[in-house]
Amino acid sequence: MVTVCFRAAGSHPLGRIHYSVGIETKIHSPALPAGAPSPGSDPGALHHRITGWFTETARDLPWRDAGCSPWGVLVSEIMLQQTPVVRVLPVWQEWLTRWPTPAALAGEPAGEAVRSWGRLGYPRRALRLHAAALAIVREHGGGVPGNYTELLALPGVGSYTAAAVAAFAFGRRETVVDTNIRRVHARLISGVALPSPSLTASEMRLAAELLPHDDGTSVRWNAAVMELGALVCTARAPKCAVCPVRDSCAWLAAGEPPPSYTPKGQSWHGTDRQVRGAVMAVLRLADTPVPPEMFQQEPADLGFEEDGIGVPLSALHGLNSAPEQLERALAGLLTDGLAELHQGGYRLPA
DNA sequence: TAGCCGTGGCA
DNA sequence: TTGCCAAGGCT
Repeated sequence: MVTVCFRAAGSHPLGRIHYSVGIETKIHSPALPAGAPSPGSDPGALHHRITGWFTETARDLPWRDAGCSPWGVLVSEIMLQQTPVVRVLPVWQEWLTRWPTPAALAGEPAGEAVRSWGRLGYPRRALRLHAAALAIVREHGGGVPGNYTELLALPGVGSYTAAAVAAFAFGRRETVVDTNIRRVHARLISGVALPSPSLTASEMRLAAELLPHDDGTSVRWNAAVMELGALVCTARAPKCAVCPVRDSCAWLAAGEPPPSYTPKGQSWHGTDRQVRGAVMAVLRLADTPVPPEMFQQEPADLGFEEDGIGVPLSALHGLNSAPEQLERALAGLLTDGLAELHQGGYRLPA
C-alpha cells in the first residue's frame, strides 16, 4: 500500500510534500473529500471539452509562444501575480527586451528592476525577481531551473509559480492551482460559487485527481482551466452561456447558489499602503535622493514633472496631516529593501 | 495563519 | 461613486 501510493506521488513535488507531512492520513484519505459531489462525468470528457475550447479561444500571449524562454515564462508568472494580463503585457515586453536573460538583470542594480516595474504594483516582486536572477546565476549557471523544488527555492516563487514554470516552461506534469483554477473547480466539481478563502488540502487533492496523466496533456489542461477561469468562469458575472462544460457544472445544476461567505475587501484610502505607493511613485521618478521633508511639499516644488496621470505626487501631498504614517511608510520601505538612505535622502536601492 | 503588500479597470 | 477583483508570496 505504501509503496503504491508513494510511487504515485513520487514524480509529483506537491505529493512529496504531503508524504513528508503525514503519510498515514494523506495516503488513506479518499481521492475526493467525503461529502463532496462527484465530478458527474468522467475526467476524460472534461479534459477533451476544456482543452478543445482552449485550442479554439485561447489568447495569443507572448509567454505562451513556443520560442519563449523559461526566463520569459518566469518573469511573466511573477508579474501576473495578482495583476491582470493587460497591464503586464507592455512591461513584460520591455523587461524581456532589456533583460533577455537572468544574467542581464543580475548585472544591474535592484533599483533598476524596481524602477522599470512601473505601476504594476507590489514592487517587492521586482526586488525578488532581481534576487531570483542573482540566485539563478550563482546557483544554476544562469539557467532557470526546471524542477519544482529548485524553482520553489527562488525568491518570490511560491507553490503556484514553481508549478506553473515547471509546467509551462519545461513541460512537466505539475498540479497547478491558481485563483482561476480554484474557482473553476469550486463551481464545476464542488458546486459552490467561490472557493474557500485560503487554499485547502482537499482542493489540492481534487486538482491532483483531475490532472491528466500524460505530461503534454496535463500542461494543456492546466493552461486551459486557467484560461477558462479567466475568460468564462469569472468571479463576477460568469459567462455560463458560452462555457464548454456548462451541462456538467455542479454549481449550475444546483441553481447557482450564492457564496457562503462574503470576501473581505482590501482597504486602500488612508492606509499605510497608499502612502507607501505614493512614496514609491516619487522614488521611481527621482534621479537624486529625496530628503524626507520633500515628501510633504507641493508636487511642483519637488522638481518632478507630472507623469501624465499625476496621481502619486498629488496623493502624497494630500497626506500632510499624517506625518507618522509617512514615517511608518518610509521605515517599512527601508526594512523591505525597496528604498535606501543615501546622503540624507531616500532613493531606490543601488 | 491571518494580515500585509500596489494599482487601476470595471460593474 | 464605491467596492470588488486580478496567473500570490511571505511572515
